[in-house]
Amino acid sequence: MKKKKTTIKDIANVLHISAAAVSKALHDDSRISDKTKIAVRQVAENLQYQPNHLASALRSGKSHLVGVIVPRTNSNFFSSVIQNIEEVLNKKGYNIIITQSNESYQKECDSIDTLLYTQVDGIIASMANETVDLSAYEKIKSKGIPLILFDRGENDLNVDYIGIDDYNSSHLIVEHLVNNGCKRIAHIGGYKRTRIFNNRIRGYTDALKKHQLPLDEELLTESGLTIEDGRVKMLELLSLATPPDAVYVAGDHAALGALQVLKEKNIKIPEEIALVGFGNEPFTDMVTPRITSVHQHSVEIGKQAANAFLKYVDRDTIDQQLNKIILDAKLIVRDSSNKKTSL
Amino acid sequence: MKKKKTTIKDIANVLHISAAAVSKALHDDSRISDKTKIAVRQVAENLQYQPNHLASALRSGKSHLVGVIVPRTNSNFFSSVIQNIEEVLNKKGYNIIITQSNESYQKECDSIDTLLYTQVDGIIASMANETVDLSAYEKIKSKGIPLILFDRGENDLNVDYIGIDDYNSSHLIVEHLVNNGCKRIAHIGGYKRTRIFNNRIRGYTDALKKHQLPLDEELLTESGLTIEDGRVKMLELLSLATPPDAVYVAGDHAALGALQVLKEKNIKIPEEIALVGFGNEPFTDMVTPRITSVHQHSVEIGKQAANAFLKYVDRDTIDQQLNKIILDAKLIVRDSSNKKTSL
DNA sequence: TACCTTTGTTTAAACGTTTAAGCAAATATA
DNA sequence: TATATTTGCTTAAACGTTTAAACAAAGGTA
Repeated sequence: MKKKKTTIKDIANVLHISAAAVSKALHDDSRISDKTKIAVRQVAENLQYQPNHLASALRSGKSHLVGVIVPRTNSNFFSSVIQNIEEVLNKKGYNIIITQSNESYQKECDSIDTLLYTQVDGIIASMANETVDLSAYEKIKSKGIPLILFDRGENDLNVDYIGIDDYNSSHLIVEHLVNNGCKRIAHIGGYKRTRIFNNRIRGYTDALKKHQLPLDEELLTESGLTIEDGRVKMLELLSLATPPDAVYVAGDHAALGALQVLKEKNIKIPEEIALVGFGNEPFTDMVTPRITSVHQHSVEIGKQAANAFLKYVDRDTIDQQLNKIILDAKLIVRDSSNKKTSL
Repeated sequence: MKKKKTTIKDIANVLHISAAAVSKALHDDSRISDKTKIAVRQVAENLQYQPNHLASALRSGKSHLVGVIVPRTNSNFFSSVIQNIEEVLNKKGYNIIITQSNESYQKECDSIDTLLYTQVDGIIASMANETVDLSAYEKIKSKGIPLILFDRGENDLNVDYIGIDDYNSSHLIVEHLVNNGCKRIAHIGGYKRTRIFNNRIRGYTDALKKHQLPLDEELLTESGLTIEDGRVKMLELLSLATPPDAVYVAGDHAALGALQVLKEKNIKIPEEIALVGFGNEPFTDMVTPRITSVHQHSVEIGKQAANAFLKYVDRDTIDQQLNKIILDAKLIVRDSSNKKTSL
């Protein structure tokens, strides 16, 4: 019942030439006559020939497949990065395999195994939040497969990295809040063990010092930055003896949770408490009040990550010239923190 | 420089046995002694052996890869479907390759070619909005590769399909609006050529008849259902001689656009105009007022789609017993349409 | 004429597996 | 004891390509 697929040999038989000639004709080899090439292409068309990737990849040692690992795809940031990686790589004849870790270390390891097993030519990844053991990533490196990290990276791995300047973003945010008259700025941060969140925390504390604001331990919290985390941490901040007059949340989802709590408590935003998120997810512009956030240049990150990979395949000599690209983030000021225009 | 990878032969050489024995040992073949199996596994571990998918897939004719085509991944619906497809298939030893069509027919065709080229064992797809030419999908069928459609399907293709009951969902919505006292219900619909949107439109008109409401042509519009489309269509409806007192939008993003316009015009929701969306995207629960919407059972759809595929691989005889699974959708009533509880 | 090049092709091996078939040794059966 | 069965392996072919090497024929050069 199952249709058997047309191979290069079937084409060869029709034309009474060798399979090798067909292969070369299809690859436009200069040593094949135009007559033969035209005939081959014609027959290939007629027989609905579909090249077998498995065979060619096995023989040539190049799969032309690139694995992409993201914590999840249902965020605008990751989905946009992926789209741009794909765009750049498709042009160069590469296809991508997307896998989601769902922020799980175990799933991430499985994904890596699958990708290695599938013989991808390279891996572009953003690490799960809970990932601390880097051995799975070391494995990629040890196999000599190009590895590029973006957003959630790790210095210790010593691989290419594309991301935004998290440290400086915190400075931008604090500065913006100070300019809006805030004096007691809290930070609902991510876990310090994740490099980007650590950088945001460092940026936050250093910026406070710079502006000679009190560095109050109870104003700095760590969490997984889910909506629920945002709610819980906001409630905690509100119950302090002296609550903050501004909250900088290291992720938009948690910022949304915080916003919900503030609205439920009828606290005026930004007058009583100003709010800033991170990531510029579309919903920050949809809710009331619209949330100030940081745009992470997903388009640029995607393109740069793809290009970083392409650099590896272009050169045969792997002279490990590391690329660390840090882009400047952009603060998108909206109602939730802008006291000046809301007057 | 490039590390060369360990193969089955390397393991064989170490143990002075044949490659075939190693292959069988790794597959736990009953004809291999436990002693050998243990030894093989040990050496495989030591040499960091990684099976080569290309070789085994080529030889066995089964890639254990399933292609998934979606219009986009940055919607909660598709991302959730994907996650559940993956979950079910992983358990059975399959991995998935995700591709996005970005609602483009051309990109969809490219994706299909890539997937066929990659020798996937099956394809699970949701069609792009603009797709009308089905030849690319016919190609999949003609190669004898299992094809399962979900959400955005096509009856003419005669393949398995999993989706919700769009026609009936419209009835639920209209009924709900009628119960809330609405008498002039508009529909901002998708393009009629897409089956699901056509069904929603049919459901809308039939439900109006059923409740003896006027079927006004100017209250029914078609569009691509982007946020901007929602804005434009809402503005049009407001400029009518007698504007509607309820608007049923066939997609949440367009519903959001409509909501923005209503808020800008200071129109009371739901008192003056009630609003209902479709898809139950997370943001419907985040905005003010929260938008009533239809939950599409993404979890169930993902699982069922994966199982539909698995049915094909389990049986060798392809006795084309078609699965058409239509799930009941669920109306999630929120502030934007609920006049009773908002009193 | 003899030799070199170019053109267009074929041959054969290789990529890393799987698997049908074969076979020797050990064990069971009669 | 002779024969059958089971156990545990080996051999070799195959999957569909690519590619290095070989080579015949045609054309060019000295």
